[in-house]
Amino acid sequence: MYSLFRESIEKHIHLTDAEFEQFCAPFYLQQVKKKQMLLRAGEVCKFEGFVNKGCFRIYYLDEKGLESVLYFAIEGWWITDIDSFTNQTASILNIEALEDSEVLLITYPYKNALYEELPKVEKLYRIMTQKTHTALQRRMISSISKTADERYLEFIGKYPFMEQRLSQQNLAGYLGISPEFMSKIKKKIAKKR
Amino acid sequence: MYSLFRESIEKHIHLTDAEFEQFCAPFYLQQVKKKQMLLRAGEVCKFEGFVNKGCFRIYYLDEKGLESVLYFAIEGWWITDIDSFTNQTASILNIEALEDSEVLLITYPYKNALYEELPKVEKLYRIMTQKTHTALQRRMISSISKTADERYLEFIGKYPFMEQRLSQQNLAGYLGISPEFMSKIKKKIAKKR
DNA sequence: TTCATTTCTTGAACTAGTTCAAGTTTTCCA
DNA sequence: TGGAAAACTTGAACTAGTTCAAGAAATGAA
Repeated sequence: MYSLFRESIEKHIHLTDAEFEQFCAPFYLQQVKKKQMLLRAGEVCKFEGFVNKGCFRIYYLDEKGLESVLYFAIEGWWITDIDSFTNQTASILNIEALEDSEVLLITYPYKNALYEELPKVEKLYRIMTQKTHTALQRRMISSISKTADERYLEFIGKYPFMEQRLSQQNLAGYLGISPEFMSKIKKKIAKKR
Repeated sequence: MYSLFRESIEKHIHLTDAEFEQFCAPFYLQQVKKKQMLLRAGEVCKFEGFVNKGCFRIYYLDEKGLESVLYFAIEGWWITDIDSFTNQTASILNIEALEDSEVLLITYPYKNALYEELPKVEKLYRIMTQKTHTALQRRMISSISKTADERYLEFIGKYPFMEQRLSQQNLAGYLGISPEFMSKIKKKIAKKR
């Protein structure tokens, strides 16, 4: 059950069996049904979670009802509102399961205890945050410099198995375009082949 | 000379005088003339730098010659291409001084040595990266959900003293719009007051 | 299996933002 | 301090993307 979890952590730092066990101890498993919300804007984000199975969307809901997707998280990804979790302040994001899912969760006090007990964890999160930051930097550049068509092709090129797991509206919310235009882009691109 | 530097670090972690001295030791001061490039795409980013004086732009240059600004860095900000620096791989970003500036630089081997010598530094960078990541997440959401007018107002609201230090083209490059449209937005907004 | 609900598609009219070109203003530096 | 270069402005014609509305297809719960 912890195999994906361990594998995923070993990509960044090495832990002995004993250390891994110590690392795992404060995490608890939670089953989440499709459409269930793990976090709603306004709440304090009480957890940081590792997706062991399933798929989530982390999104922002504005005054006009528009849902902008910050990212999708499938197996091997982490879900949280970093800002809300690390500062224990009200979240501006929503987290929803898009499939029946399974997550390993840790709460704020336990996470802090982990930093103390196992200093390597500090390094682990430093590296993981740097990586996600780099990826977001690239997406930011695409967002301000590319057309919707280009961003769509970039997305399916980078995450080839994601599209079939997502509704078109969700993908539109990620690319920052209307669902109707998403539909037109797909048609146009399919025609070119 | 190190007062802004120290102040800026103390916001995240506390260091004794001896620790701060140890932290500073591997940094060296460099004067940079306006328009000088500190990093060009294709090079490996050899430094991580703290801006002590002046202003920089970190930008991406695409095939069509379009310059998209990832961020501006004034006094108190850090400049580097995280991806290129941490993995010592070719950079895709450019860093240019927009004013005569002064930076404190550290090289890759010295930075790694610092992580070893002074474990608190791991925490410092973990926190700093989390903060910049949170800020970038918000900008990403604005980028995909707001109009150019709204993003412009958001920028001047958040960084009220920046606009006067930047050319309109640079700001357009940050907002992801053409310089001509930037000009039209400013005119429209000025009229409303 | 059904029918209600949601998701996707399509077209027409619209708005936000781009491109080009020409003129004006500002900056820089010899 | 004058003149070249760069930055900014403006308008006109264009393109990318939105909105609305209506119909078609897919999905889901009883």
